[in-house]
Formats: sequence, C-alpha cells, structure tokens
Amino acid sequence: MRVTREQMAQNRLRILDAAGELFREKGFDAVSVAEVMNAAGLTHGGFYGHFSSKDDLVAKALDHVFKVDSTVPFDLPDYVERYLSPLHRDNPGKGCPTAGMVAEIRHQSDIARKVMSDGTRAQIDRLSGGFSGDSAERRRLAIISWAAMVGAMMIARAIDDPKLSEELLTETKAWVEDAAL
Amino acid sequence: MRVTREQMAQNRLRILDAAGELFREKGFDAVSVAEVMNAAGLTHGGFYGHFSSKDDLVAKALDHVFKVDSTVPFDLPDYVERYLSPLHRDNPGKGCPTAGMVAEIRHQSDIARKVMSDGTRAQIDRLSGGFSGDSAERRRLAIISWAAMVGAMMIARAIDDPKLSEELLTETKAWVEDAAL
DNA sequence: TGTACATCAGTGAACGCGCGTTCACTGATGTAC
DNA sequence: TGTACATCAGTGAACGCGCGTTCACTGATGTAC
Repeated sequence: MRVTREQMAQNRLRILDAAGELFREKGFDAVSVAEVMNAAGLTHGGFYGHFSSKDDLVAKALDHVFKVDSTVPFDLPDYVERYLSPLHRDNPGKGCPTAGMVAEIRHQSDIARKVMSDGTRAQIDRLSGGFSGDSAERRRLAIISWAAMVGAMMIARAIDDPKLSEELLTETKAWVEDAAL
Repeated sequence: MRVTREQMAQNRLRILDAAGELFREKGFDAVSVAEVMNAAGLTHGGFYGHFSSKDDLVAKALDHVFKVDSTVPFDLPDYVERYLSPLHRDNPGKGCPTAGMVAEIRHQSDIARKVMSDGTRAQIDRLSGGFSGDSAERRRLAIISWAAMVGAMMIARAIDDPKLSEELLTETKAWVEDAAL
C-alpha cells in the first residue's frame, strides 16, 4: 500500500536511524536487512525501494550517523567527560560511530571508507578547538587524544574486568583533561 | 586416514595459526570454518575432532595469538616503532591481536572476553617497564600509550586518506616516544 | 621382532538454517480532466 | 470540487547460496600377544 511522499521520507530516516543504532551495537555482518526493517517498523521486502543493497545502506547509515553527530554543539571538557563514561561504554548503539564501527569499515565499500575519513578529519578539527598552543600543536594534541579516546573505549568494551575497564576510561579522561588546560 | 599423534598436534597448531591470521585479517564472522581448515591444509570435516565449535576456535585462537606474542622479547622503543608503522597497518593478519580483534570480542564467548582481559593486563604491564617514574605513573603512561596506539592503528586502517593515516601513526609514535624518555 | 586387529584422525557428502535479494501483488496516493 | 485511473511504497512468499555442524566411511596408526 502506497504511502505519502512525506511518510516515505520519514520511513527512510527511520531505516537509517535503526541501521545506525543496530550496526554500532552488533556490527554490520551480525545485523540482517530484515532486522533493520523490522526495527524501523517495516517489512524486509520494501528495503530495495530505499537502498540498492546492504552495502549501500552501510555507507548511507554511517554517513547519517556522522551527520547527526556533527550537529550537536561541541564543548571539549563536556565531550570528553561523556565520551569516556561507563554509560557510553555500555550503550554503543547510541554512541560514537568511530568506536562502534571503525574496525569493520576496513572491509566495507570505498564509499564507506571515504565517509570514515571525512568523519575522522572533521572530528580532529573539532577536537583541535579545545586545546591551546599554535595550530600545529593543537592538531597534534587532538590526534593523540582522539586515538586514545577511541582505543580506550574499544578496549574497555571488550574486556570482562570491570576494574581494569574503568581504569582505562578514568586514566585516559584524566590525561586528555590535563592536556586541554 | 589416521595420522600420528605428533602430526595431529602439528595439525592443531596449524589450524590455530591459520585461524589467528585469518581472524585478524577479516574478522571472525567473515571467515568460515572451511576457510580456516583449507588454510591449514585440511578439509572442513575434521574440524570437530579438534574443537567443539567455531566459538571454541575463536577463544583458543585468540589465546594462541596472545601467547605467541608474549614470547617475543620486549623493548619499548623498538615495539612502538614497529607497531605504528605502515607495514603493521597494512598487514593486520600478522599484527597485533588487539588491533585486529578487539571490536569483535564484545560479541564473543565469556572465555574469549577473559582472554582479551588477560592479554590487555599483560600488555599494560609489559609497556609499564618502558616508562620512568614511580609504578603508578608508569602504569598511567602505559595505559594512555596503549589506548592511543590501538586507537591510532585502527583508525589508520579504516580510512582511505593515506596522508591522514600516516599522520595518525607518526604523531602517536612521536608522543609515545617523548613520554618514554 | 612380527602379526592381527581395534582405534581414531581425517574425508567429503549431506543436513537445516538464515541470509541478501527478487518479484507478483495490493491498495492508498497523486494526477489529469 | 469530484471522478477515473495510473503510479508506486510497502507486503510477504520464494529463490539460490554459503554457513556451521553431523555422520558414515577410510585406511594408517597404535597395541596386545
């Protein structure tokens, strides 16, 4: 049954939102097209009216998540505090697209890899603003901070030792906060 | 056709080696049991004589790779130089098990997550030896260095911009080397 | 040491299942008059 | 504005395929005498 053009555009957004969350939570391979469509309140058959393939959805969902992320106002101390929190660690579906999907991007389409590159570049620029010094020094601090934040979060999520997991987050947070002074 | 006990032990090792390399290169889900067995020079039917399931192989291969890694002598400056190199970035199959598998461990068995925890703990201890200061300060530097090295490598592998990819490695290397003085 | 036989590591066909994708169909929407 | 019909977003059954896993079989190994 046909729906209005607005409804269709809304459905497309719901597919992208659902895919973004499920992909971050479980990984691309572990999420089926049918699962994404059900999460969006639709049936799987309609998928190919919106996207040409699952690969296409992966690239578009990644782009969508980066775009949504880039619209929220950015304040470094706040951002670091929220990023390196147990709440973020335990809710990857609603969290950082890099920490959630970076490992799998290597095996995805060229388009998805380009979206990841652009997202990384934008993130480094955003972080740079939170440090002091000349622009080269600020960029250097942004790069090492971003690498450490992503690495700490991914390791903290993988291990089953809560104390070590929290230690990774806390020490990384303390270091970035120090560097930002 | 039955083989000698030694041959069987050797075959088991070859399965673990092949699995360790393929898993780091492509991820657990993207590698089939048959692919691992072929890479080890065997046929897929014999797999269940060695392991009880694919999940079992994942945990044992992860453990195997960490063990092999822990036997090579460790020198921090050397290690950092090799770790944050384009060669390591472009050859994940023979590289760091954490950078290669950390993202997928979250969805694996409890045993695999425990192996990852133990490997992380050992790695932090190993890195600590390369820094100066009291033991708490050395541990702090080891944690932030390890997080940054893993994060930088994973992002460098995911993006398609060679300049930015090298910049991530170079800046992270420079920072860790500075911290180790 | 030599022989007879039980053991069992490895083989390859077969299984049930879930996946990505296709397609004939439905019925509400959008449009032409 | 109202009517008639073409369009097309969404549905659900069906497809071919590769996966993890099972199993009857093979034939060299290991062992008992």
